[in-house]
Amino acid sequence: MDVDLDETDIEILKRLEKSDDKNLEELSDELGLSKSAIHYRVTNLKQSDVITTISADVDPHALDLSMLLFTEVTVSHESGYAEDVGELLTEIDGVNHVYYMMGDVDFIVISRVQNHDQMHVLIDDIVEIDGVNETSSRFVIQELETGGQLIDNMSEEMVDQVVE
Amino acid sequence: MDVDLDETDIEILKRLEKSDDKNLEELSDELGLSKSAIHYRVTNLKQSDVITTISADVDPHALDLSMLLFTEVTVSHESGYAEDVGELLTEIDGVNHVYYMMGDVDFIVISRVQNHDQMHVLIDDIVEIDGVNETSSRFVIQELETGGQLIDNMSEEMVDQVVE
DNA sequence: AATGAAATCGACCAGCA
DNA sequence: TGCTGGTCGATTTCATT
Repeated sequence: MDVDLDETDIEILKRLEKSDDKNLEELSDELGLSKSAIHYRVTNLKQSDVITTISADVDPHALDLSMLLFTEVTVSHESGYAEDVGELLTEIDGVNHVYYMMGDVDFIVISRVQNHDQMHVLIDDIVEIDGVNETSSRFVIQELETGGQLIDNMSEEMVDQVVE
Repeated sequence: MDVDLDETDIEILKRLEKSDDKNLEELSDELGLSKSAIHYRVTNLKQSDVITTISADVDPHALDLSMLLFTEVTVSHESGYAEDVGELLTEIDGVNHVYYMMGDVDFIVISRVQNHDQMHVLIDDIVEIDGVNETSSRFVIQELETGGQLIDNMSEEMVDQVVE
């Protein structure tokens, strides 16, 4: 299951995380391998689920999704209900991410809506879930860019631990 | 600047958000358009920045990034320092997302690290930033899947508002 | 694991509604 | 402007090392 990656794989992944639009030729030039070799490695990375998907990133603003919302959710009886509540949270319109947390707050929900009304509906939908005890929402004023994705934000040491 | 999308664009985006691996042929079959027409629309969506990038999604676990961390950051003098602090937060190793928030907490930082030691380094890096007053970190036990991306999590009404 | 040649698919062009 | 069909170039695949 666990695949071992070498430096070349990391370099490929770093570039594909940024953009898949760039052709194989750029990669083969930059990494000094044939186009087929790059393709061979990319195929392996996909089949071993290191690369889960190649997908389009859509600008939320193009869909009028201008409000980004963090909501903390606490359930009343943490024992049995938590899993069900989590599942129901993922199904609410506008909800993009649900995280089950350690500590006092049980879930953090990240969602995008287009206006105030939709925000109210969203919060109502959360509160109406059986077992939800308390919610607390906060707005994002601005999303800051970190440059790349996973690998671009890793230190040398972190990368070394994977390659080893 | 603002592009108006029709139902066909939405259907294309919904599919490309899921996976770009699927052929043009699949899309043209499913939507009843020629391959060229699909290509024409996808090109437009890219050029108008509705599709920002086509990129690979990498499994964090393949990179040993098993710890996912939410950190709330409060700055001491919110007036002038906030922008600089935000910028510096994005540059810290392991940090993937930085959000500037409304309310009492100034920033929410989402990061991934491989182990306890890296977590300590990360939090130290945050605290050492000039102007940072207080931090509070929480761990994610589990990330729940919401199915798709943006469009898949939108209601009919939300989509209608975009298509208009 | 990597290569080069052969089959397949996507990008682009001119024209058309 | 949005679409079609066809051509060319790029990518994927496969046999071979």
